[in-house]
Amino acid sequence: MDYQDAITALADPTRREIIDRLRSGPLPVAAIAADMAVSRPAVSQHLRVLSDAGLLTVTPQGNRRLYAIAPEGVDQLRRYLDTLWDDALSAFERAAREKAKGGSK
Amino acid sequence: MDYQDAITALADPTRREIIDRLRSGPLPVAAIAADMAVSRPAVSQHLRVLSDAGLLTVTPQGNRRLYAIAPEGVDQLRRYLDTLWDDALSAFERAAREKAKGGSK
DNA sequence: ACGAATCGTAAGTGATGACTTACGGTAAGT
DNA sequence: ACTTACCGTAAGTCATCACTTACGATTCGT
Repeated sequence: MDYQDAITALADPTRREIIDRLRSGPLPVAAIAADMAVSRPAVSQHLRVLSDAGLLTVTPQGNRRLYAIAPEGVDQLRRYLDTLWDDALSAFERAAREKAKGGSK
Repeated sequence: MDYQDAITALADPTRREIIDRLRSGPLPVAAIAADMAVSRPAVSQHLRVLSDAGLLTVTPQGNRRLYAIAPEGVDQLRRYLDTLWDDALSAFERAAREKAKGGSK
């Protein structure tokens, strides 16, 4: 549910491919698994992981189940990287300033 | 070097802890490994992975090697998530509009 | 020049996880 | 009611990876 699960989920190439296929809109499992290198059950397992990580939403629709990207989940990851980015920039500037000023030793 | 390596690198909890310890500024290996659950060689291996992913810069300084977060590497990941965020939002709004309008069936 | 410190690498082990096939369960079509 | 389609889950296999100890290389201090 937190950003750690999201980053772990996105670490797998197959799961990233699934996410990519959902960029244009929601899809049922069969449509996602079509023309993919792995079997449909494998896709199902990946969808489970992505859902648990908060990156996907599931909408049962009669026979099928529609999977869609959950903007909130992506945003969690975005916020984590934003703070990391801020800290990295601050540390970078500070290191550059100290190097230019005191020149160490 | 691309965002995929970066996301794979950040998937490991130990590597995220390393990154966290570098948020305030560059550190040598021993300082990073101090008070960590794993051994120093393990930290070295993780630093290698993070460096290869473009998330860290290495600056040999006499006896030691200073590791620092590379803002560019973080930014790559940020851009990937930004496009994903945009697509997710677009798809979400479009799905909501179609649902409100046609009401399917 | 010698000893200590800092660090990377090699080799080996154990655990996690990604994949397959097989099966069960629910909804739609006839 | 029966068949077909769609999907999740269980069980088992195989590869990847994170970790440890042991070792070698380079640099600082005396």
